[in-house]
Amino acid sequence: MTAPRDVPSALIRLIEQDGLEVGDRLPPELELVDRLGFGRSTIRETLKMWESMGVVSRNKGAGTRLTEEVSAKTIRVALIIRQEADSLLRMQEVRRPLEIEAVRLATRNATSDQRLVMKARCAELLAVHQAGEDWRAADQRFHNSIHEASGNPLFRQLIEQIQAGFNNIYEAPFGRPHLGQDTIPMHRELADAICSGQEDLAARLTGQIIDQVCTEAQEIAEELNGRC
Amino acid sequence: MTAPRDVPSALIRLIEQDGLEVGDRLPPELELVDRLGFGRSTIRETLKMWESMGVVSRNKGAGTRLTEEVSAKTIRVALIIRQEADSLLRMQEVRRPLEIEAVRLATRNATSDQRLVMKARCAELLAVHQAGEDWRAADQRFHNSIHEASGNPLFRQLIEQIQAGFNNIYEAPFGRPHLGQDTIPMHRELADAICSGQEDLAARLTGQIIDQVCTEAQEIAEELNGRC
DNA sequence: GAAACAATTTTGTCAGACATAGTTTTAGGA
DNA sequence: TCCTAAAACTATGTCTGACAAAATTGTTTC
Repeated sequence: MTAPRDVPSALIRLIEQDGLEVGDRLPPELELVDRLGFGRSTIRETLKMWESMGVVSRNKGAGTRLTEEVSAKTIRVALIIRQEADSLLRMQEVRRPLEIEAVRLATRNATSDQRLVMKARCAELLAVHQAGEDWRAADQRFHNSIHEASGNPLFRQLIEQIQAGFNNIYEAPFGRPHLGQDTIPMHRELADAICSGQEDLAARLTGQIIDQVCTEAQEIAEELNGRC
Repeated sequence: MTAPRDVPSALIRLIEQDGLEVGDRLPPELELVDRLGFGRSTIRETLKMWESMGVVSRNKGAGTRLTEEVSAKTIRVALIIRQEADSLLRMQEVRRPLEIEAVRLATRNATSDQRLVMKARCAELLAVHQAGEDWRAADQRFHNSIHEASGNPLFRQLIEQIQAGFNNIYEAPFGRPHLGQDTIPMHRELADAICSGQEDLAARLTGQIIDQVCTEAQEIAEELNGRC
């Protein structure tokens, strides 16, 4: 079995070989040319691709740094999303089944440690919300703990990265970042349901939470359509 | 307001200006160099990036074709997914809720035209399978028609690209590419259920199909674990 | 009309050069 | 000694030119 001769594979081998970790600097392009045996522009095409995927960050004069773990067992998936008034809604449509499935798996598979973490995160979220502060980070941490407990890292990665992509874009356009304001109190019930093993109830609550977000997203979409 | 001077924006403007649609060929790289005023390697970096995102497909000698609609309002997001030991199974875990939700939406929202397309694709799939030929492409076309009918392009994009990522890795290692051999006959029932509006039945059938794939994936995972 | 061959087109890759933005080193002065 | 400013260096960004290789297109021949 011979190693495939293409730039991404060669780069990954070099990274593993040199033991490069997230935050480390990659060798400069000219050194990569020497060590990998490819032309500079060919190597650059891969590096640029990785940059667009958030695997590395590049700065003129400064160099290229690893920002995500890569290995031979890393899959890089790219998708394009049309930015329309209703794309926020569409994204929730996709998020709903993923979140529900993650909650079901978490209810079924969570260890007792993970149940404690979820309860703690939920308590933090409620406290922050009660205090009237920005609860988005706490909300994300709570949901992360659920995805973690599902036992399948793909859920967290998918949901997180889809959401991150949208946040980058919708930060400026809408002045309404706090989608799902009214759903916070429901999170207590959700946490209880998960921890007590009530799978169907937990799934139903998750659906309700996202329904509420959808309703708000729809209002925004209608506002935007009316404005055009 | 001046137009931003970067390759992606310029390319999108050119595509809109020329009225290029999905399936059309882009001008050759050297013509793009003339018309856009960038160097060839710079333009290639963007085209390569778009290729990795599934926006265009490129073939030596043949040219570059549009495979996804692009416009100034298109967002391109990249995901990274770490591949774990039993990732084939994990991937099915993620695919299941997405497929089921897409089927539900399709059952609810499909136009009569889309129902006809789904029936036709299903018939093609059954015919190919009956003939004992490679049915994977036909299978994908059938599922694509379902995702299309869901009215939310994110489903198709997510499922398709996740699967593509896995195919790249699992092509060689296993000599067993035909996952879900026995599920093909069930597809006829699924198509009927969708077209006749039986949402719950369609969802149940989809779940069964993926369960079957999961079972086979688990067998493979155990084989692999046993071997190590 | 069909098959085989030749010419053209188009992407893939490499090499070299210069520009530009950070980073590091050095020199100078309080 | 310590801080600042300039110089030198490093690394990415971009452009040009050249050739290779694959696919398509056109031409010839039977």
